[in-house]
Amino acid sequence: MRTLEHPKPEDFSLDAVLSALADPIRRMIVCRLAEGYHEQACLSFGLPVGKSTSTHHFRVLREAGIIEQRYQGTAILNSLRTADLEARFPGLLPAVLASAQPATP
Amino acid sequence: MRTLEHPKPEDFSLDAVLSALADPIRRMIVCRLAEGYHEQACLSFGLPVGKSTSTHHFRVLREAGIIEQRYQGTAILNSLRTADLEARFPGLLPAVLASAQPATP
DNA sequence: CGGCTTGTACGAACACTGTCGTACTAGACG
DNA sequence: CGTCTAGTACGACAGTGTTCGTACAAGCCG
Repeated sequence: MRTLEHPKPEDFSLDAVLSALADPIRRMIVCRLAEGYHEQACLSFGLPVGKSTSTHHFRVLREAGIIEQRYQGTAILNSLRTADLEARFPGLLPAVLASAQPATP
Repeated sequence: MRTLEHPKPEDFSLDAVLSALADPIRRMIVCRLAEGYHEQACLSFGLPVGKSTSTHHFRVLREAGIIEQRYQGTAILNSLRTADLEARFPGLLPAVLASAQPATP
């Protein structure tokens, strides 16, 4: 079984987290996960980019500590590291999420 | 008297704000302003970069709506647009500020 | 086994960003 | 008026980030 490296909460860098969240496509991923799209394969998000680019964005999020990825067969299940983020940067993720969805009908 | 353009709160973009805050030097500026260094000239921040680079960073912050700049003679007085930011992206700036100062002895 | 799905690796192209130095402008001050 | 200070404009440069296509690997399923 392949494994993926994840940073520990004490190694999170504000720089990496803010840079990661500054990209619209990555915010799209984070918003989907926050809305309950947990445990979905990367490609099932229907992102407006190619496969390689998708891989790239998910890796950036993982290496910043924002998401957790684990293999299930050939697919990868993604979830938000809500608790770890809240412990390290309190209020940051909720604020971004709240601001990122101005059009919630 | 020279004037500087500032975006209106309804024109703030989360993208621009997060990108602006993702840079360490710009976070340094924002933290100083938050600590009460209001009304200080740009160059008096003692940033570890040249004059042109300093100008660049202050402009990025202004164009994202994070700071307000107004001329006083040849100098520029800077201040945080705390209220405007709070209205548009509630909780975002406080969260970043709190996370950006882990070493407050 | 052979094919299908899901994701990765790698290289290339391209744009953007941060940085600097130099030359310049606007205002203050003598 | 001359000089000083604070900042801007511009061009250049290196580094980085996003994107893609193609080729490849790892598991599932028939």
